This record gives sequence, structure tokens and C-alpha cells, in this order.
Amino acid sequence: MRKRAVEISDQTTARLSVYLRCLTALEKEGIQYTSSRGLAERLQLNSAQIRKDLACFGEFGIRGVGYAVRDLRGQILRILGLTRDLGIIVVGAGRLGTALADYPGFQGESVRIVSLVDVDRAKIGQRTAGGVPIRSLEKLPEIARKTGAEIAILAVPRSAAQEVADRVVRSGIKAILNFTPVPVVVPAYVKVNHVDLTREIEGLAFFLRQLATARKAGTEARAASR
Amino acid sequence: MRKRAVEISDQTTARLSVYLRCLTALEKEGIQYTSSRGLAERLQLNSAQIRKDLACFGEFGIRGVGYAVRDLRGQILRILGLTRDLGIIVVGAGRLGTALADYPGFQGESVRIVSLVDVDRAKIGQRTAGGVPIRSLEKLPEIARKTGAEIAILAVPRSAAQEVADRVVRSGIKAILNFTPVPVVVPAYVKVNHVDLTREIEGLAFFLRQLATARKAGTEARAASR
DNA sequence: GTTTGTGAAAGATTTCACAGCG
DNA sequence: CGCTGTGAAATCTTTCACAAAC
Repeated sequence: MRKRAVEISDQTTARLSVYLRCLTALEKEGIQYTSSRGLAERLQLNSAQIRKDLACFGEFGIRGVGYAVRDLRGQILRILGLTRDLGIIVVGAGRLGTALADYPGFQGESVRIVSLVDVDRAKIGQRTAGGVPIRSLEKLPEIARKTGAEIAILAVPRSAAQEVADRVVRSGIKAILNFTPVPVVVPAYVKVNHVDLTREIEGLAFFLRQLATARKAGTEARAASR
Repeated sequence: MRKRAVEISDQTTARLSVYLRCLTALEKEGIQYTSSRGLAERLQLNSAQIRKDLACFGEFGIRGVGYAVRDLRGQILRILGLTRDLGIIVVGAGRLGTALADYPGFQGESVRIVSLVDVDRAKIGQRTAGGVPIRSLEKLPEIARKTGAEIAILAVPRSAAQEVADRVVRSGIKAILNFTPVPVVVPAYVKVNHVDLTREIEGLAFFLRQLATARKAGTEARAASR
């Protein structure tokens, strides 16, 4: 069962999340069995990819039949570490931080926002519209310790990003979701996932420029061939 | 100069964004020249990677010297299509949509939020705290046409995601930044970048579970060796 | 019959290492 | 001399294709 000889790639992990969501939907639809082909068609990817991803963690299928939806979903929940409670602290009670703290997508499935912290005295002691208490950034180590929160979401201004990341690390948190535009530097034992809005928008800008260039080239080619 | 024989990968595009941000910082620091090694050290990646990425688009360096910061920055701006104005429409005036519409990271550098649209009659006609006008979703095609906006940010509830994506596509927009947890399906000529918060959090959960497992295994091994 | 799990092949990406230029 | 630009090598990822299992 323990097949952790090879390191699991981030891409595989990301796809496990996708499989999980798909299985949750299938279960809700009352479907009891599926196959790597069935999943692959729904998710627009190769069926061998799905089998390979799952093979990193064990054998979950029945040959000639496929996978039991409920069972496979449970396995992936376990693999991803979602069977125990996971506490999240949002750092930065600005518009984005507040919106993230109240984000309904986080509710349920063992993940919960335990607190929102900020340096602004006017906000400390209040609660978000969704009921998340706002506390002092100073209290971060204490809150982390008492609640057992293991994930921090960084939603502070760029100028504060690195310093706040350092505080988060010092408070013992080892997993960070970074919403600032700064690629914060942390020790190797801490994992940072960077949600970089600038990069996303610039990726779309590049796509649009390519479209525009291709169209122009096409027009010119057509004009030239006349 | 035109070397578009090979398709440019998303990974290369994402790194161009990173190079751009780094060059902007260097320029602000008053540094005039840098090298692939200098950039690589700052960005924690391989210098050949940077040279290969740039080689897709031309030759921008000076052998024996490196790159002129200002010039290379201008080249990347051009490559990414950031030299002309890019309008963004945010769809969904909930907490997240409003926060994104006012997000300061988007301001400047040719990118601007032109409007926020929603179906909620109570919100239509208002403005966000940052001054972005809220208009009716019905007006989306008209707003897109009049403002020339080319990018839509989806920040609607999951139940509305696919239907709203269809409307966005019908209004002529070909680039979407999807903040919903739904992997929306669109025609092949439309590009969607999916910011999937669930996937990000689950990636961190997996990392934490691995940490916990490794620590436990280590403890057991130590106990066994006594 | 069908579908899994998996070696082997193909493809993509990253890194090395060096010729050639400034 | 130092650094770019780039083939070749190494590495990583995806896909193929089929034996084994139900």
C-alpha cells in the first residue's frame, strides 16, 4: 500500500483535487460506479493519466468494472489529508481578506476559517459579515497554537507581504496561500501556493495579443494572395 | 524576429510575467543592466531557462554584458500585449467580485477595470468603494462593445457559473479569469484561466498530511532502532 | 466481454555545456 | 575575460498498448 518511493508531483496533486470534485458530483447524482474512461471524458483528459495518478497511492479499482464512486472519493479525501479538520487563518482584513474569510467555497469538508487577523485597531474585535472574528496580528502565534490552525492565507498589501510571511512562519504555520503580488521567501520546510492575479491577467493579455496578431497576419496573407 | 514556429507554453508565458515584475523592480532600484544569472538568482531558477524563454521571441541580450533592464522590460511588455489598453469587466458584485474590482494590483500598466455587472437590482446603478460602476448583467454585450473590454473575471456563485460564462462568450469576450469552483466549458477559441481556491487549499492539505506522515514514520523508525 | 494497472514509447520541459560574440 | 544563444543531454510528464483480473 505504501508506495511513496517516488515524489508526488504538484500536477498529480492538483488533479486529485479535480477528481475529488468530480466524484462528489457523481455521488450527488446517485451514480455508484465509474471508470477511468468515464472520468476522463467528463474532465477532458486521458484515462491512463487518471489511472497513473491513482497508482501512486494504491489500487482502488475493480478490473472489468471500474471504481466505486463512494469508495474512491473516500480514498482521495484520505490521500489529500481532508479527513481531519484543517484550520485556516486569513491575514489581512482588507476587502480581499474579508471576502476570502467569508468565501462559501471553503465552508464544509473539514476545512474552516478560524480567524481573520489585522493590525488595524479599528477592525480588531469586530466580526466579518459572515461571523469570522477579527483579531490582532500580534496574537497570531497564540491563535495558531490554541486553534491548531495549519494554513495561513496572505491578503495584505504588497509592502507588508514579506514581513507578514515571516511572522506567519515564526508562528509555526507551514502552509501558506499567498494572494499578494510578492513571491515571498520562506524556509524550505514551508509550502507556499502563490495565487498571482497579475500573472493570470498577463497570461490572458498574451493570448489576446496572439489572437490579434494571427488575425492581422491572416488578413495580410489573404490580401497578398489576391 | 518572428520565431512563432513553435507554440509558446503556458509555463513560459507565466515566467515572462515574473521576469517583467522583476525588471520593473530593478528599474525602480535604478539598476540599468542585469544578466540571466542575475535574474535567475533573484527568482530562484536556472539561468538557461530565462535565456531559452526569451529566445522564443528574439535576441534581446548583449553578449559579455547581459540585458539592458529598461529595454528588456519594454520588450516583455510588448510580447505580453501590455502596450495597448486592456479593459476588464468583473461579473458578480458579491464580496469577492467587489474586492477584485477594487483590487489595487490591477490598476496601472495599461490594465483597467471598466465595469462590474450583476443581476441584483439593488446593486445596479451603485458604485463600489473604489468607484467602479455596477451595471446590469443584461447590458454586458453593450458594455463590452462600447468599452472594448476584452477580459471578463467570473466571480459568481457556482450555480450560475456556466450560464454566466455562456453569456460572457456570447458578448464577444475571448479571455476569462474564472474565480468560481466550476471548470466552465467554453468554445476552443476562448481562453479560461481558472483560479481554483479549493484546489490550492487541497494542495496545501496534501503537503501537511505528508509532513505529518513523514514525522510519524521518523518517530517509529527511531523507536524501532532503539 | 470490460477495465485496471503498468512497462515502454513519445512528448515536453529543464538543465548542461560550449561555441561564438562583444 | 564574461555572457548570450542554442544544440545536446537529462529529466519529467503524458500517452500508448497490453497482460492480468474480474
